[in-house]
Amino acid sequence: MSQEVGPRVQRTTGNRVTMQQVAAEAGVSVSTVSKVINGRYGVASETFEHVTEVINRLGYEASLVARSLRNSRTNVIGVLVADFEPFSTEVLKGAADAIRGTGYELVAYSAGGRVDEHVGWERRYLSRVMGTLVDGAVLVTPTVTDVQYDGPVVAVDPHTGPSRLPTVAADNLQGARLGVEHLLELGHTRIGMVTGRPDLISAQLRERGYREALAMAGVPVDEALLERGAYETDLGKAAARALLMLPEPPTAIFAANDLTALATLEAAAELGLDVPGDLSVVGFDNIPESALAHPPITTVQQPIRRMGHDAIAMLVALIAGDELAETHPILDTTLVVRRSTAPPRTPRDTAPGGTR
Amino acid sequence: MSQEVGPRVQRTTGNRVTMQQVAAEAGVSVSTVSKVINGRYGVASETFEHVTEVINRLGYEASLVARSLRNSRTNVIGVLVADFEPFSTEVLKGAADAIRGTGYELVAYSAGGRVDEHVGWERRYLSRVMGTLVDGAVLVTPTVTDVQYDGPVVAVDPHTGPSRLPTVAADNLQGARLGVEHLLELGHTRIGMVTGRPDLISAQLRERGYREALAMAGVPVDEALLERGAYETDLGKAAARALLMLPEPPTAIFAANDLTALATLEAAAELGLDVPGDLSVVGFDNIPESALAHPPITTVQQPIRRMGHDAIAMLVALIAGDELAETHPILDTTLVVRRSTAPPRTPRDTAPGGTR
DNA sequence: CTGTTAGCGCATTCAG
DNA sequence: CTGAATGCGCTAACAG
Repeated sequence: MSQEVGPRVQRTTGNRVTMQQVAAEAGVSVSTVSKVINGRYGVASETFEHVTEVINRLGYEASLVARSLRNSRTNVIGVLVADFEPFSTEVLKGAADAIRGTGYELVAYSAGGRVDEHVGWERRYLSRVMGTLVDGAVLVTPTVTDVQYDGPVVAVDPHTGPSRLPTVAADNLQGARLGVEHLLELGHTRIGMVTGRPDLISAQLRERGYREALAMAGVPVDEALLERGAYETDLGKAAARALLMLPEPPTAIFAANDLTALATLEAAAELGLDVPGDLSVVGFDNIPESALAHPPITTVQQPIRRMGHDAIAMLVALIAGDELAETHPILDTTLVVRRSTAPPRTPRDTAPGGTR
Repeated sequence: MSQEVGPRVQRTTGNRVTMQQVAAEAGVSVSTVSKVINGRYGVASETFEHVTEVINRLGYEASLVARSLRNSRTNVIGVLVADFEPFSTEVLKGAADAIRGTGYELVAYSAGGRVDEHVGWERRYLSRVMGTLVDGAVLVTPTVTDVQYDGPVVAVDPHTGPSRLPTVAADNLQGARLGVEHLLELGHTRIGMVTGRPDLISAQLRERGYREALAMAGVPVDEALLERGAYETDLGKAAARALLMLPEPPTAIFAANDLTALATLEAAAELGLDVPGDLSVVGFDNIPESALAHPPITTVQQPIRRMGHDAIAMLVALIAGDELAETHPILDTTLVVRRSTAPPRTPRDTAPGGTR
């Protein structure tokens, strides 16, 4: 499996230079090397320099793992994600912004996308790294937050209701209202919704926002106009298709997230419908892909990077033992109007109820 | 710093459940628990079930760190990045796509943005994690690739020349040619360039592509039309400004990367120039931000996700001990035409050399 | 000032 | 079939 390359003198683990080797090379004990590395007092300046020279020459660097095992503090913060996709990587960017200058390093750990395999990925991953590899962790979009964990942990965009765990989330209710109100203002009254996963709080709130916006505008909710998209491309497309093939199809669709909004675009295209001419579409999230669609979609923006930023700030405070000013901040959402929305062909005040 | 919360019975490190505790609870030894965890033979089925029950009840999960220290194999692959920014996170997405089904997990480790602090971040981080935490690593945009490392390591978009290390890179030369040829085809002849960091191979290649494209079109290179932007916003803006204030300014600017193309847009706006009316701009990279600019910029796309994907594929092969078919693949770049480019106001065949 | 000792959590011999 | 002993690389007491 591995050919003999060069002398394998005093090599143990692959190619790694260990403290052992540095000590041997420098003619001192490992503890002395350790002291030099960590700048502890009690080392003759002459010895210090000699050991330092050897360290540099051998290119030694302490193993994060061994150090972690020994120390309780690691100065590393973990970001646990189910997968590296648009949302979580945006959170990561925000986390990186916040970590600067704190002295912490960032480790992002992913289940490799095999999420549905075990629902409890967050708990398992937490156990794997907390207390050893990292001093604290940010959980991105966990589906369960009842992790009974004493350690410093903050959840970002949790998919379940409030819990003991500090969380950072966007205002899903307000956001959904914004999106639907935009459609109402354009003159739409027959507005369909491709809903999210019913088990997730965020999806429930978005649906509630939809209902509330309609109610406030005095538009009755037609239950036939709600189809389940489950936050997911395939189901989203089927849902949009079902809505558009209704005898009296909606003139606008509010999708629970951008992924299903994109799917709605596809469904519309396949049915020969022009967006926004025949159909207006509003999404949710504002992932980068939403701006690149044809047409670019109007969507409700979550301040994703900010969420990552704030989560790290909270976590750092938690690790420092500070009390959190706010344990469940809700960040504002905003509407980003692009080109997937326009007034309906048949405004409500003209020929209501007419077929197309 | 930490108040007494609850009973600290048999607790050692914070809240972590250790194998020790599981063993005690189950009334067996740690080695038996270990055998159960790892499915080793030599455990009575009765004992097995009992221990399994205790493990589930306590929510025990083996510490990644302790396990890493003991085993040479960890089934974890590391992606080492200088910072979590648009480029590296795209690579991460590609890596995540490739990791699915391989059985590996992904850990992204960041220097926390404090890159310039030490140029050798790649070597230091490699030493920290290789051989202990991860089985192999992908280095994203390392500035030095002469890391004499025997372990499985692949570099993505290295900023220096070819090395012993396997690398994955985009075709910077071809890409630059594509960008400049697009401008030439539109009729531009006075084409400026905001160059990159002269110490980086990628920047050198992009400049060479610029020169070659001009040469092939029979357009002499005017050295006054090259200004150093160093891949960076501030310098890029200054460079663009300098070019645009020339007595005879260029009608088009090729920027060495999207960041400086964006800066060029800003500089043009401040000078009251219309893009693409008065000035055409072409960038390089196709980071998401380039599509969101006003106007969206025409740019040379690197297949960033694909680079991440291929790097992981190579790494997995390397870890498996396979021979690599290609150690330095160069991926094709493509031109993405958006709205920052248009024919010049004064085509070359009309009144050549005339002032504006 | 330096080296010896012990142990972090875990997996693997090797005895019993 | 089970448990005691050993060590991965490192740090922190403690002795010398």
